[in-house]
Amino acid sequence: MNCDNQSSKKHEPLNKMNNPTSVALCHVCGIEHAQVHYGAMCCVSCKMFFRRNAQLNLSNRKCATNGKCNITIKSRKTCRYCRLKKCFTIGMQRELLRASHNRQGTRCKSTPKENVVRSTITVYPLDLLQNDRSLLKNEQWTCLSNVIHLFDEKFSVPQMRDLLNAQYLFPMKIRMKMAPTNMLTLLSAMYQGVYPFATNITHFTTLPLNDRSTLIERNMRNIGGYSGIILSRDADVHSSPIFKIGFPEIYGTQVTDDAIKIYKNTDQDNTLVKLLIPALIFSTGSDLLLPKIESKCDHFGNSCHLLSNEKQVLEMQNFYVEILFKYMIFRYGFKEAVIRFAALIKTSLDQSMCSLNGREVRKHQQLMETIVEQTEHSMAPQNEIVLY
Amino acid sequence: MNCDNQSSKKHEPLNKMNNPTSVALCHVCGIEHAQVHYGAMCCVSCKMFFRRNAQLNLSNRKCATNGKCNITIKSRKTCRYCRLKKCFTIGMQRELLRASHNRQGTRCKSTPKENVVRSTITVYPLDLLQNDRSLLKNEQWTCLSNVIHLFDEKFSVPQMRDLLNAQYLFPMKIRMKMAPTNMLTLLSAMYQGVYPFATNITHFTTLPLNDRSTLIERNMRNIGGYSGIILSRDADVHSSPIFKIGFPEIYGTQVTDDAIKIYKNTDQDNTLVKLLIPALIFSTGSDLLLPKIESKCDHFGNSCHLLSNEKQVLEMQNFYVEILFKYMIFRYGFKEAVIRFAALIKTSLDQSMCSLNGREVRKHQQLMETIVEQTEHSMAPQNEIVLY
DNA sequence: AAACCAGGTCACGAGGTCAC
DNA sequence: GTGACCTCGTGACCTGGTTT
Ligand SMILES: [Zn+2]
Ligand SMILES: [Zn+2]
Ligand SMILES: [Zn+2]
Ligand SMILES: [Zn+2]
Repeated sequence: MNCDNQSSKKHEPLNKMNNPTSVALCHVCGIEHAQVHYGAMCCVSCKMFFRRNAQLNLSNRKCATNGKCNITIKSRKTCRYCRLKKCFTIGMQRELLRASHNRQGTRCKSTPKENVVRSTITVYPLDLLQNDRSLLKNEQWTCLSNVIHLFDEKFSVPQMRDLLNAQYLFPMKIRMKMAPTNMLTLLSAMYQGVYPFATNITHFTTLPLNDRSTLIERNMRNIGGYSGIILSRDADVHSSPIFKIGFPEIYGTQVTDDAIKIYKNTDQDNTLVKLLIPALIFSTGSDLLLPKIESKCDHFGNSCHLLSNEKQVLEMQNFYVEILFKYMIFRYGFKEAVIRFAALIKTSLDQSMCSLNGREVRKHQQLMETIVEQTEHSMAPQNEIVLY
Repeated sequence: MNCDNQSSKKHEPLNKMNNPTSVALCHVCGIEHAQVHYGAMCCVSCKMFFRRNAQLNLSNRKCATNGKCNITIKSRKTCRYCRLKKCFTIGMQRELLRASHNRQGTRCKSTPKENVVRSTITVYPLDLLQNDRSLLKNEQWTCLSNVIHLFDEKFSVPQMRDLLNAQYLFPMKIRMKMAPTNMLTLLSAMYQGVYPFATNITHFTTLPLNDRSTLIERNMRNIGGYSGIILSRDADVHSSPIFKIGFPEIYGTQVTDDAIKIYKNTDQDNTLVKLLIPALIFSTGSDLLLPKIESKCDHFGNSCHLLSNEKQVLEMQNFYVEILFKYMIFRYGFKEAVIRFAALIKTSLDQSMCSLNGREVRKHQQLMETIVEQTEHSMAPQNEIVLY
């Protein structure tokens, strides 16, 4: 089974990669030929960049966009601050530098985490844990890499920022009034990424149409909500009036408070959250690991779809959970990985509950109906490529 | 094989350059020691100039010659407007400025391009496509630089402007009558650049006399016509009465309409068009890439010349096409490069067809005969340097 | 032996400076 | 405002130690 997630154009065939390593993309800037450097997938230039700048104090330098630069091959030279920040975000670690003897004293706030990583490795004698190579096989690294990039592509932070900034074209009074509408637009944009994301997960495309349809229907709300957490973080949605005013107006204060709480409790390492999304897609509703979402049969008036081969779907889910967990061990050591993993699942359940509560809201229903209709439409074989 | 195209004086030997980098000329002002700055070949002073003025609004400033200043080392200080315009024309890019806060948000059209490039990379296995340095080797940059300058030297825009302006010495009525004659003079000037251009392409000079003769005969019309497109643009020939009146009178409305259409469809980046010219010189008429021009045997009454070593000529053509294409990737990214390249070849074919249609015109025949005779004469060994 | 991933190197091309 | 000359960040390519 192949694990590449092609970010290819719609008209291109889903070709299998011949050489897995050459496809892995840099998690910092997005170019090809990424390898593991300093603990994360990146290209040689980002590796060199990190080596040279890891000791830089991030709080010193300011950036023109206030830390919101989008890092691409073209823009990576313009803002060292944001590039370095992204290096750390994707999991690159100062501690893996050897030569330029990173002064142990300078590490102020990152110290506890690092100690945990190292100390836990020796405590738990799982045979490979003390290895500083990861448990992830090469194909798994590639797959991980592809998932991260697929997420970044289909749930676009720049797009989200544009939507947020659009409000400032209007005077204050109008902005207040527009907030709920704008919030719905934001949500719509988030949910609309779900299907394109899923269709680029190779495993997903191998499922029969009915199963794909069932999974999307069942998990759309949960995936959309969960990926919304990451988008909200990266685009700083929560500090915008659109969210502050719009969200409570749509969903009420209870759901809003819950959502904010979940948002804060969700693991701060976005990579983990992104890696959980594919697993959420293959959530069958009957497994224990991931939350069962009540089926939408009531919503659509037709009977529940049943998966043609539930075991197969569960295997796919396991495939992605394994990658996530191995990565977490690699990144945080066994003990912390277990704790974080449990917390991640907990917040995923909370998120599921919360979106269940929010589901009663009429406007939310309309939104979901529209999205699901669009998706259903595009999932029909002849229209499969319309929603790109 | 050496790739330098000497723009040396006729009496100088065709010496191989010992230091390739020192020969590259600034595409803006023409002085030596050019390097790549902001995406194009230029000297340090033009680099500084661009850095300081790139954010200038071109539409604000007017220039004395209405935007037609010729930029040389002497004149470059006199008109900032035209110098900056030329900077952009030769391919210098604002986006490559770092400090002077080119807003990331303002890049409206370049952002999707990047995305496109990334998504297509998996399909096209050229591994260096997303390299932010160009694929061009140093000698290739030098060669590119030399071709550009050779073109500017042998197909002189100032000369063209002088010819255009000469008409205004006469009263209106006479101008009308003179238009066809003047048009032929213009065309003659364009075609007369072909041979001097070709003889300064080093590869061309290494061919045996017979082959050179065959290639010039065969491709003269196409090269002349194609280079005429650039000259017409830079000297704004099409807005002159000489063209408006003279051209249709010589060639008829059909050919004129076609010519104007081709003129408009040809890639707006003159650099690309200039780089295509050497490839047109080595058009053997049997290759698929570039258009087959019907041999001129009917025209001259003698049998077709055959090339002594067609493979060699094709290799030379490949040499220049490679430079062109690598430059296009460097400049526009892979996907847009492919599209533009296809369009370029298309217009080249159109141009070939159009000049084939124009060939029946008697006056054109006379013109071509004169040019070819002159060229033939100057190609004879003892006269090789007469037509400079 | 091959792979992976540390560090090292140096040409390239950004920005900055200052006499003019 | 111009441009010769400077500093320095960048990244392709290399070396070398370690694991498989
Ligand atoms: Zn990178
Ligand atoms: Zn920044
Ligand atoms: Zn110059
Ligand atoms: Zn001017």
